[in-house]
Amino acid sequence: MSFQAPKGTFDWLPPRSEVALAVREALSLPVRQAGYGYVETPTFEDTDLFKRGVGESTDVVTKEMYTFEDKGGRSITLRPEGTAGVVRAVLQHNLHQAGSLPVKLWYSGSQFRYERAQRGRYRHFWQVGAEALGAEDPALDAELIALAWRGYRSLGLERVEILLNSLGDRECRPAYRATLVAFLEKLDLDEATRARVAINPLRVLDDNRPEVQAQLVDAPLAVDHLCEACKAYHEEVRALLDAAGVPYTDDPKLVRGLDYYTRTAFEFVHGGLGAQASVGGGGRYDGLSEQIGGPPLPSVGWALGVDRTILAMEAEGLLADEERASVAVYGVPLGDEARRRMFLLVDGLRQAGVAADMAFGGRGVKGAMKNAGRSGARYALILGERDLAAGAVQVKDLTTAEQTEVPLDSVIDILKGKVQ
RNA sequence: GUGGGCGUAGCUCAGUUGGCAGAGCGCCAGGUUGUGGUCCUGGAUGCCGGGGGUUCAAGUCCCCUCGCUCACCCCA
Repeated sequence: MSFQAPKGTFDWLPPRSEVALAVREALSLPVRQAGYGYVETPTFEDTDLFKRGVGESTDVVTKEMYTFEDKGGRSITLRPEGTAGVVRAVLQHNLHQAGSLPVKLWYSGSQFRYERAQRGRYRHFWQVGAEALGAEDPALDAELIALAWRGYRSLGLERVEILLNSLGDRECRPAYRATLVAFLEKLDLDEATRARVAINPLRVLDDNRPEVQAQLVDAPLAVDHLCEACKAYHEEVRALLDAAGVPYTDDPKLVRGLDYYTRTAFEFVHGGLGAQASVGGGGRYDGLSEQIGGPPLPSVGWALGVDRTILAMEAEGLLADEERASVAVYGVPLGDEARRRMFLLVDGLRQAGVAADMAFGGRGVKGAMKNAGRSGARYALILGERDLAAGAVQVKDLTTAEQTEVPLDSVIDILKGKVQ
């Protein structure tokens, strides 16, 4: 094998690739039904957009971006996440001024992070995301959490858990942050973690290492240091989720990895995935627009991992009966003249709305029939010299092995009736 | 970026103290002049991830390298 997919990447192949399509469809259906419009932005953006938007204190920006200079000397970065590009597009095209707020958008696409690959973590991965920009309303936060939840449920997932927290805003976070830093500075931490205390102390709460967690038992928590406005907002989000019957768990140590999050933060986790337990996550990012040069635009959004969601489905045994894309009718031509006629027949069937395929490559009847069986088709059409001479074609029901002769000029209509 | 495990046929894997590269499934052909799925018979699987070393001899031992994988870290 001379080439293989780049390190940390993989290919979606049939039949699993059909699942990927179905998952994108299922995760996006709820938001499409909720008035979110589809947005498609470039796979790469100016590097500075991510530096200023995602934040220079994050590992994503400092260690994991695919950044390069293009032939015009511009610094370009393959997007490591979707939100910054969507906000940029909204600002660039003044969508926030063109109509009623919030601007509701959803997207689906590739994301890139230079990471050491492991189960559920790849250098190229896929997310479905949704963003609601320009409105500060706890119902919007609750709506998005509920929509993601409905999406997961529609796929049959039963073990997705919602973790919920509030990180405070520009009023209360600075004081909380100072309190937290004072606490963390007294702990026994390694050098990298001490550096994190200085630039992004909230992230330290999210550290999974037991020796770190053991020291964090008495750490000051954001939820205990919220200002009145943040507290009321958070309680309203919780009340709305309760009312909607969307179950969640309060997780006071949940912190998002990207700098732009404020107030509501949430994560969708699944126990069957190993270390990369998060299948989706998001939160409110009221300051992001201003960070990238726009007006105040309080917003909330999430991103759901397509490949991780599929791993979660696998863990719940939901992928047992993967089926390949199949057709209803399969043509078995015998000889060149029959092949030409079959080509037209199959084309006609497709135009009539009947999924059809045929044997290619001049295989014998036996091999072609084998292909017909493998295709999953209900009917095989056998066409040879004898049939052509009679102006007929053999229609074989592959489930019963019953075979009937049908006039060539009416076979499309007959099959159309049978498969519908 | 750090640490562990693993790379043998299309797939899942076996391969003993170093001694002729194997099994199951799948694939192909025939049994059946123009009929799949079951059955019977036969056949082909291969740079044993790559490179170097030790040895009369390496899939097996040693070194390097690439890839996969699990965990840390990070995050969807």
